[in-house]
Amino acid sequence: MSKAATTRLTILQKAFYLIYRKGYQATSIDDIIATTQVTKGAFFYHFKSKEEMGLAMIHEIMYPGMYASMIKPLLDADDPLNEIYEMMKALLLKNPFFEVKYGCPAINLIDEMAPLNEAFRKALMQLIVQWQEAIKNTLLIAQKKGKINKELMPEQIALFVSSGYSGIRNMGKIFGKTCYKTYLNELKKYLLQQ
Amino acid sequence: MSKAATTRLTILQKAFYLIYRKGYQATSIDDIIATTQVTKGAFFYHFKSKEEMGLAMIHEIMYPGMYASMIKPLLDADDPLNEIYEMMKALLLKNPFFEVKYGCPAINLIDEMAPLNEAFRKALMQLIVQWQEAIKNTLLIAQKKGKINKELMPEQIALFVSSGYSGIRNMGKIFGKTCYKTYLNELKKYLLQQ
DNA sequence: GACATTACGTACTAGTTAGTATGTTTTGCA
DNA sequence: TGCAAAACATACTAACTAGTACGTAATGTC
Repeated sequence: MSKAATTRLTILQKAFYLIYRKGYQATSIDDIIATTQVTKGAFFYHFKSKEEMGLAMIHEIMYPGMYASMIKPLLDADDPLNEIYEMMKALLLKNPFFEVKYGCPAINLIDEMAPLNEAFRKALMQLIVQWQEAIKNTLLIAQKKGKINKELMPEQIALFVSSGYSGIRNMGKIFGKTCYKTYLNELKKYLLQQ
Repeated sequence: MSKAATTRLTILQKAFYLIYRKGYQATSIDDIIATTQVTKGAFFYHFKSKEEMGLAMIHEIMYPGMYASMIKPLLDADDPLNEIYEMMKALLLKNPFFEVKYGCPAINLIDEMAPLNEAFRKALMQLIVQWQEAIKNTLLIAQKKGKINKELMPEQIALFVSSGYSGIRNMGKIFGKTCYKTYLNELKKYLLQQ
């Protein structure tokens, strides 16, 4: 990777780290460059504005991260309903990047920026749509295998499951990790009822 | 109400209106006073800091609002499971204050401030705990009436339902009102399965 | 109706913000 | 090796931020 590409990536990774903890608006460009070797000149050479950097961060950092931890575990599922549960369990309890008190970077950014910035809203919507599609496809497989009733609506369940994830990330911020476990218990019950 | 008390309430109501739409940190004190007749001197006479005002807003504006729309509908429930569903439906589709793109004020504030400020976190936790207690009690009634299995765990279900609400408020910000209806369909299915 | 307390109003400050102007250095390539 | 373009570095600006200093007006009480 060229030196310039490294600089760009460093900015995006540091921005992601800080925005996850402090929020997008509360993270200043000075914050981002203060803890890296990058200067303001470099920042504005690579991104013409803070917004452009934010959108690049969604596409170049968050999309790949989401694919690895939220979609890949669902592909080629032997036991579809269980794969959904295990994906959620790994996401909530095993992922070393996430910290309970800071929630989920994608959910946080939706909450803060979707109402304020249409470009952010669209980029983040695509992120969630891809996840929901993956869950839906897994459920379609479950239907084919006869693991769930053919009359159930995979898309509706995918929304229920993904929004459930969003919600428990929010609850985790006030209650801590224990509520993750309670949630997972009820999620398992819900999934096995299908 | 005395003139001073009116001033104080005006500040809190305007702050609530703006913070709901822009977030707590992004709403400046200048924003709040610019659209009222209140001056900065009055603001800092009634509140010694922005934080103190924020906490007063939680207690004096958000608590009563939460009680009216999230707890009162659950009291004296004839048909407990249905009351929970109807409360959620009214909250999502009927409440004239809420705007889909801005989500729920309480959930927004948890998302933004719980990780950053312990006093906010505690105040908001109390808010949610009270709601969960109300849901739990309704479920206990449902158990007594034989409407749900006695082996089910009301507290666990209350967490699942309340975090589901939090999550769908987040999804509404990217998908709009249609996802509320899809969510409600699945919630009804979930509740009736109990 | 004097007078103390409450309730403001105005002007300021020190720090922070995104972004810019204007330079210098590094890099790829003929 | 020369040289243009890419990739930075530094110093600035105008607007905004929470909070303060210090003044004035309203209000209740005797």
